[in-house]
Amino acid sequence: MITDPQQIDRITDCFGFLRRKDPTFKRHFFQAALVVHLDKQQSICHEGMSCTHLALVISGTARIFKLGESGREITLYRIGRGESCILTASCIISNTPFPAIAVCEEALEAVLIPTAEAQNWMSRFPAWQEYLFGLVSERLAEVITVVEEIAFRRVDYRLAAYLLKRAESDNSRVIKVTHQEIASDLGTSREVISRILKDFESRQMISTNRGSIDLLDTRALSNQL
Amino acid sequence: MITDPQQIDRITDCFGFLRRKDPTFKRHFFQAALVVHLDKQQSICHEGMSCTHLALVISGTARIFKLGESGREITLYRIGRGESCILTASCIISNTPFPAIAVCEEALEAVLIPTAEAQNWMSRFPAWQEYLFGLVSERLAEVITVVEEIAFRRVDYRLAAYLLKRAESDNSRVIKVTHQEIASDLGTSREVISRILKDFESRQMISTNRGSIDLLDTRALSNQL
DNA sequence: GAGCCAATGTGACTAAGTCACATACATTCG
DNA sequence: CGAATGTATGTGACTTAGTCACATTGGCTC
Repeated sequence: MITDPQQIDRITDCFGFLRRKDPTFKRHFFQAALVVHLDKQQSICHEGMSCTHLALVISGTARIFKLGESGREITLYRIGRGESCILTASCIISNTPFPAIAVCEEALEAVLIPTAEAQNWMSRFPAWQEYLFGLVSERLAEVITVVEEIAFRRVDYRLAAYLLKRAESDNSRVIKVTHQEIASDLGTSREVISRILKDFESRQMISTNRGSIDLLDTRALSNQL
Repeated sequence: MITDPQQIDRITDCFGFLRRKDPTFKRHFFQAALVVHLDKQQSICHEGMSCTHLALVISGTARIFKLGESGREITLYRIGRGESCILTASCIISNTPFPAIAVCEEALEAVLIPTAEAQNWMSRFPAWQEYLFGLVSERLAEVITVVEEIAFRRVDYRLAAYLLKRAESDNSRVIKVTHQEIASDLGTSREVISRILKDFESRQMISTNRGSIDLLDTRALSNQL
């Protein structure tokens, strides 16, 4: 239960579905809610877990990925402010085990809702139902995009796109990331990334340092696509 | 609008959400519904299409897949009796374009619901909302499985699994399928499938004929996994 | 500076995908 | 019947991707 008015305002800001006219839902929500903090690297859900709570992110980010038996990983999507670990929701509804791993990437602050409540509200509050449905739909589209990428695109293309996107979201020409992290996002192995980066470097498109990459020629990288 | 009582019974049999106590929904449903028939190979949705109707399958099957620019394909999932082209639903809700292609595989009979109604019912009829949510959730899980397979599993493993699964669902040791069809399902190219099948054949696990494969040694195929 | 650990580099090898064809089988049609 | 056509399959040569086993390097601690 959350009672602090300041806290309530902050959370309401985060989640549009709380800003509807219906005050009943808002009351129920804060009655059932609980705020938690998670540190970087902490596991949120592991493979095959049955979920007892639904987590709604207030701040920070989490990464949802698949882990192959060889130890390779591939990122399915990330969630941030205002979003939710919707796979949990999906598992709650369809009663299937959690098919991936969720780990905290940047320290998380989140609202926890017990699954029983989350389910119950689905049929009672349209705003809640729309929120969850929208999230699952978006994730489905994102994961389909991942399928498309790994099935049809070459790794060098995907890597160039990754670097550009990352530079844009960090709003910096220099990206702080290790080769292993990139490999885990793209679902390939570190060596492959290292080699392609080396090739990009030899073509003056980037320069690399331990743990960071400087995009020297974004134009050339774009042409790579 | 559907009025034929026999037709109504048949459709009700198909879709559990119509068998709830609430008669209001059932009335609305058959008022808005329309039955259509689609032949094999007919396109249902194409990439980027915005959907005007939601299709619920009474009989037959459809295949939802991604098409790469090289012409390669990969199957995301299939839908059959009682299911729905849920990507459509997903697009309706989140208002994004359809990110794949849906084609009729076995002659389809389906109920069409205009998107406006489908959306409207979401907040009014819990049974409908649960039905759609459940479908999207299942698809999300299926597509995540596809990601896992193409990212981490070797093609020969996936092919062996494919053959076994197919034999089981067809309930026959002999599978009627071309190498190209398999390649399109698994998201690889025909040559790769041909070569692996040839290898399986040389190891006495299968025997092949134009357009069909006989699983001689399912035990050995399973061990392949 | 020694020791340690994470990050990166590299060669050799296997698996997968591409391209350009060659065959083979089935059906239709003259 | 045999030729023509179209689909299905086979194959070699080549490129790209992934694996494995290490070597090297940079930064940190003690």
